[in-house]
Amino acid sequence: MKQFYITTAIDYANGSPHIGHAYEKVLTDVIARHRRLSGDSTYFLTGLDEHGQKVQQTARKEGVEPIDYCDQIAEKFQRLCSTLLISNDDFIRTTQSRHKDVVRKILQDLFDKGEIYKADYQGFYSKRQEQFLQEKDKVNGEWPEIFGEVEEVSEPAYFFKLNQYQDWLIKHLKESDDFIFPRFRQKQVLEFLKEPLNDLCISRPKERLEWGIPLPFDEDFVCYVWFDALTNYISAVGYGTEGFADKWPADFHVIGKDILVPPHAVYWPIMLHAAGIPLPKSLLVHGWWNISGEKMSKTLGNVVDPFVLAEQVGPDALRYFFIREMNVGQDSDFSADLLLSRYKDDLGNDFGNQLNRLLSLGGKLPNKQIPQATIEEQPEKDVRELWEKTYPQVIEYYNGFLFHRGLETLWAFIRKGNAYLEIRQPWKLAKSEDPADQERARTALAYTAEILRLASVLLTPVMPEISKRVFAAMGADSITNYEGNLEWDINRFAGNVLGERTILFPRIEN
RNA sequence: GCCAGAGUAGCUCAGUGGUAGAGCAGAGGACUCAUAAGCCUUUGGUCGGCAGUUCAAAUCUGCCCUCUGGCACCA
Repeated sequence: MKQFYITTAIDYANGSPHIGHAYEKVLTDVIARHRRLSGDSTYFLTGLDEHGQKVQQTARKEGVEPIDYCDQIAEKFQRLCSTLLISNDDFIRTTQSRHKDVVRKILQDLFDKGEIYKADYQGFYSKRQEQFLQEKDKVNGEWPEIFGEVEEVSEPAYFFKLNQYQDWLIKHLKESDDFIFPRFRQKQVLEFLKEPLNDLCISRPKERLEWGIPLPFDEDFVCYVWFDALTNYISAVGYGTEGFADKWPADFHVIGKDILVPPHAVYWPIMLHAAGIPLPKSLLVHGWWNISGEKMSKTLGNVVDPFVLAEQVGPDALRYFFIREMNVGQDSDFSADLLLSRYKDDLGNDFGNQLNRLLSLGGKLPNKQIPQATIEEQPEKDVRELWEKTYPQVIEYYNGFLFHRGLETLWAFIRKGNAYLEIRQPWKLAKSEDPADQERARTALAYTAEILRLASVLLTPVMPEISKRVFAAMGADSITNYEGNLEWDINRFAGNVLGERTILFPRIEN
C-alpha cells in the first residue's frame, strides 16, 4: 500500500542552519507526526544539497576538499534534526551515489528522448566572482565594482526543453487548483506562466565547475543546480526500483516561498512529465520569519541560531512557538520576547503549572493514585462539553494546516482546566467532613488528569517529548495513534500512580 | 510598472453579511494546591482612507494610501 510521503526541501550546504531551516523541518515533522497519529503509514524525507559553485568556492576558501566540507555541514543539519526531535525516515545527500545514479539516469533518458539539446549559451561572465551575471545585476546600467571585469561570452551548453511544456503545465494547474497550498500561490504561478518560458540551461563546463554530477552523455560538463537538487525527491525513494511506487508520488513537498517559482512549480513538474514520472500531489508553501520586524539576513547580522534557542527553551517549546505563531503560508515575526512570552504564559503557566498542581494535590493522597470520578455536576459537565467541541475542531484545523488556530483552540480548553480547579478548589474540599465534598475533591483530580491526558494527545505531534513526560507523570505511555485516545474517558487513568512533582518548563531568567 | 500578500485594541493576531474577539501588556479584587503561578472583574478599537451595493459590511464592489514579497535560470 502506498505510504503518505512528505518531504522538506533539501538545504543548500553553504552555511549553518538558521531559524528558517529549523522551521521548515518542524512544520514538516508536525504534519508527518499528525499523519502517523491519524493512522497513515508515513514516510518523511529531508536532506542536503551539496553540489555547486558556492560549495566549491567555500571549501576552497577553507582549504578543504568539497566533500569534507559537506560532511561538516551535513553533520550540523543532521544534528539539527535530532535536536529538534525531527522524525525523518531518511536524510539524503546529493553527493551519495544512490542520488547521482538517478540523476544520471534521468538525464540520459531525457537526452535519449530528445528533451535535451546542445546550443550556445550567451551571457555576461565575471571572472572575479566566477559566475554568470544577469541584466538585473546591473546597477544604474553598469556592472558593480565587485564583479571586476565583465565579459560577454558564448559557450556550449545543454538545454532542457521547458518551453514546449508550458501550455501543458498551465492546463494542469488550472485543472488541479489544489496543487499548491495556500491557493494564492497557485495564482502567482499562473501569473508567472503568462510570459513565455525559456528553455533551461542545465550544464556548466567542467573547467569552471568541477563539483557536480557529470552529464552521462558528455563528461566535459556537470549538471547544474535543479536537475541535481530536485531529483532528490525520487532518488531517495528508489526511483527505478520496485519499492518506488510504494512512496511516489509524494503527497507533499514542503517548501519555502522563495523556491516555488520557478523551481518547484515549473521546472519540477515539467521534468517529471517529460520523463514520464507522475507528479507530486501537492506543494505546501510556507512563509518566512522576520526578526523583530526586519528581514533575516547575514548582512544585518540578525540570523538566529536554532541550536541556541533549543538550548534555552528546549526543543518542544521551540516547536510549539514555531507552530503557534506561524500562520502557514504567511510570514511571521520572531523575537526573543515573543518566544519567552509563549514559553512562560502558554507553556509554563497554563500547561506545565497545571500538571504540577495535579501532582502536588495528588501527591497528598495516601496512595498517590489518580482517583475515580464519581460525580458529574455542572462544572464537570462544562469541561466535558468543551472538550467535545474542542477536539473535532482542532483535528480539522490540523488537517487543513491551520496549526496556529488548532493550538489556539486547544489552549482555550487547557485554560478551562485551571478555571475548573478554581471552581472546585479540591484543596479546600479535602478538608471537609462531608462525604459529598470528598467525592467532589477526588472527582476534581480525576478531571484534571483527564484534561491533561486529552490535551497531551493533541499536543503529541507538536511537542512529542513533553507529551511523553506528561503521560509518564500520570503513569502512562505516550500514544502512537489518535484512535481511541481522543474521546472523553474520564476514568482512563484512574488508579495510576502519580509521579513526583515535575516542572515541565522551568522559569527562565533573562 | 505588473502580480500577490498584509493593513482589526499599546503588542502579536483570530474573525468572509447580522449588535467588534483572544492572548499578552495595563487597572482592580478575592484566593493560595501550584513554576510570585492560577481565578474573577475591568480599561482600551472611527476594523488603512473614500465612495458604493444591502434592511444590515471588518466581511461584497470600485478607487486611493502604506508595508512586504515576486517579476525567470539566483540556493
